[in-house]
Amino acid sequence: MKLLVIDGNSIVNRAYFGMRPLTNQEGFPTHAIYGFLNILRRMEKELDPDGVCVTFDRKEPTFRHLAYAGYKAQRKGMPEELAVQLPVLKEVLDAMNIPRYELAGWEADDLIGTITRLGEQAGWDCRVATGDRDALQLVSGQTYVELVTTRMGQTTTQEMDPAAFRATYGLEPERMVDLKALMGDTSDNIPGVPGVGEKTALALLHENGTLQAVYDHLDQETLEARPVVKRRLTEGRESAFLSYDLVTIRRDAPLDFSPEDALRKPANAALLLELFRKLDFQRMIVQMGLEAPDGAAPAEETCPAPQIVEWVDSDQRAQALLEQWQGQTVGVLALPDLTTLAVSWGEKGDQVALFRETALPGYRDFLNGLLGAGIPKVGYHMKDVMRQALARGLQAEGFVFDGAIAAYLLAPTDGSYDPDKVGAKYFAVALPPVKDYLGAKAWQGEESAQKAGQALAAHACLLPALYRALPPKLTELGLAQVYEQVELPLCPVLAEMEEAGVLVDQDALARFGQTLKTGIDVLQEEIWAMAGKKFNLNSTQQLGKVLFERLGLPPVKKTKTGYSTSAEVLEKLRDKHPIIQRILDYRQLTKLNSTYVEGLAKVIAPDGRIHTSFQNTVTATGRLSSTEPNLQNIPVRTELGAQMRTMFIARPGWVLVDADYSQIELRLLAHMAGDEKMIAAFRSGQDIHAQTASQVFGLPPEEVTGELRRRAKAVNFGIVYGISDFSLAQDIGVSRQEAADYMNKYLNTFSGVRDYMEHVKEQARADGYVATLMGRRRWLPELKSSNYNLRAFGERVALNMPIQGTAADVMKLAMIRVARRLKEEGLQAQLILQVHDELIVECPQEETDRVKTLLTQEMEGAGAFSVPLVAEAGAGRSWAEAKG
DNA sequence: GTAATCACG
DNA sequence: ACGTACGTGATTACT
Repeated sequence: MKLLVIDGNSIVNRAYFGMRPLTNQEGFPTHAIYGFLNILRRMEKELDPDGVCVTFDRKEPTFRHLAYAGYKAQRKGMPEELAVQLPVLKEVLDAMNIPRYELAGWEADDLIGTITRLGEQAGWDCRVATGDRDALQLVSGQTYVELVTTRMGQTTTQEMDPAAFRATYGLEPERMVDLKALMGDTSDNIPGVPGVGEKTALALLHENGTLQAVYDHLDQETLEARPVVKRRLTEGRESAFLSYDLVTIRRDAPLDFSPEDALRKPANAALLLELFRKLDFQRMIVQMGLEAPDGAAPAEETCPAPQIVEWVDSDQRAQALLEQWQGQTVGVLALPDLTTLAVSWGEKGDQVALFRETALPGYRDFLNGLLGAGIPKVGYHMKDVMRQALARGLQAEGFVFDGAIAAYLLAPTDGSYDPDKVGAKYFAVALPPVKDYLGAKAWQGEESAQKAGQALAAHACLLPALYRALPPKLTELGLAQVYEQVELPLCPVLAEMEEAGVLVDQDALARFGQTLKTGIDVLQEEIWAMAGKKFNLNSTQQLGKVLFERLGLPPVKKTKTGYSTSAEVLEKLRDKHPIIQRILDYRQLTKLNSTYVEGLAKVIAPDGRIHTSFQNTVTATGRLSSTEPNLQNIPVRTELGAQMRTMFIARPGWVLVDADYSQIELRLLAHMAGDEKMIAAFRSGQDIHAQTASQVFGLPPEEVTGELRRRAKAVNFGIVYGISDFSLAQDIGVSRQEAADYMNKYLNTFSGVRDYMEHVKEQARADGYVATLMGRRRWLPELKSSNYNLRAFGERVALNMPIQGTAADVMKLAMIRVARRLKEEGLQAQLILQVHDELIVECPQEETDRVKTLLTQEMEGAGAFSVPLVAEAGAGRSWAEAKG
């Protein structure tokens, strides 16, 4: 067991004098507290003690000091600015549940001496943190002293164990007292023997052993006892022995202490948070995990529980409520299909009205009124409500706030923004789980329905509370811009896209499926024949056994559960056995059939179109994602796969217009890094990968081969992802050395990129987050991890998120611009899909040229950077044609 | 529910 | 000495 004893006065002094002054917003000085806590936290981290305690002096001079008349007069009073911080520091320590000891008439030193004696007796190891060398006399086999020095805000510690002490002084630790008694200590007003300094004192002690022995041998003729020294010793005899007493740390203070008292206990988080808030220790709040960096914490304000809950089943009552709500702000929480919804209102937002389509005859009229501009609404996933409204031929206006989007922007990696989670995070209230009202089962039976209604009502009450609590946090974190100018106006655009959907050529899809199935059957038979037995080809485990045990192929890579049979592995075995190619083909065909042909067929709506959902609260970078089905991963890279895109078509007489950004992420890297060479390369308008190859390999452009261009392209991509030479080597199939060489050449060529990468990582470590040009944030606690892999991951993310995220912001802005202009110009054209850097519009044939121009203009004009944004548009009957 | 695989930008 | 590129979603097998 290990006990850390902190010399409170000594450490707080070091902190005060060694650090730049700091105050809170009210001007109260705080840097002694701040510095103390930093040193404390550092000690805890380095020493990992089982117990921690702090000792302080009492203001009253001790009796021993009174014995020395010079003491009081010479002692510099503690500066006022430091003195006022002490009581607050003590409050902080109390909140941290770290015991502190002070005793009238006893110095901190003596308490430390007593505590370490008791600690040693209990069999504990002790570590004394102090800036005062006097404490070195306590050093023993069980007790070491951590000497703290602070300079320019930098704290260093030196561990003094018996060996270190001997190495420094050539004496046993307990002789420290004798040394100080001779040489004195001006900072502590220990007089010592006037005229005797460290050198003389050490020499005397080396010769004689102890102070007493020095005086005992005063008459003898010895080397150090030169006449001058002898005279000074004689004259300073009284002072020397007084100093001896002053310096000796007493270890018998009447202190009720046992090391168990100091065992680490969790802090009183609420109290500590309050204190740190007052002190403006925002960083420390985050570091100590008192509050998530996104501002989550038990707030003063709480989320009300529903007080009055009514089911509205008469049209008169519904209309009366609508009138009452005009101009008020209400919370609207709806089930995904909008057949049930809750409205919370009132002063506290704790009144709730519940509506069901099946129970209210005039439900549609009610919806129409509720979704009008006259009733300001706080929503939750309002994009979904807007889509449902569109589906019913209603307008959806008057949404002033979306709690889900706000919660997402504040903490985009939280994963779930179910109201109960968000409530717990920002208000520390326990709300019922979403499953109480989500899904048909939740409403079956009287009891379930009762519970569901209550849960929905409770969640509705959260919305007005979020509207009060989250906007200030958005503003504080610089997220207001991306919230107001990007996410909010994007909601209606997404709603319209989802509702529009994309037409599918069902016959062609079915025919393609048949072709695939035929191929799959043939391949399966061939594979079984070659394997010599039938097995489930879709089982990676069974396949692994067949390939690596039955057929004896060399395993390339292992997974947690066995052999890897990934395409990457199979590629390497391609020449080893004819079965391999067939397995690869089989995989491709079954993927196309299961995921795309069958998967898409399943989700074609009665209107013959596929209506994806665009998720706007999912990704950590700000991109959208697409689900049920995912239309952002429709094959394109292989010829066979690309056939899938011929199945996505325009209605008769219409066309699809497709426009995609050219190299948007790399362009943004050039801009953000401010790299002149890369900027120039993009401004020239030439093939960027070929230009990169030319620059990096030092060749004239005409000598850049396809292979060199391919490698340069891989480096370009890798840089955006926060590459390592290892992975680059793997990707482009060269040695690690060679890959490292490429990266070096690349970063030397584009030195602005190298500087930028370093700067971003450093900034991220300092801030705990990275951000896009528009201010969208991603928190990176990984950067502080002690786990190398996690930390390295954090660094790659730090490099990638600002780029990927800014591209996402730009694209979202482009979508808003495109949708607005299509409306303004009275075109029938309609945005239907987004695939990260690509937009797809369906429009009447005669609008084709206008739409192509409009798309290109609005996409290219969505942001202004030091390199141009370039978008290229095409049109055709199918997605495949439009992109080609 | 997790792991493996593979589709996309 | 470590372990290896960012961001997603769907399908299948298997526990």
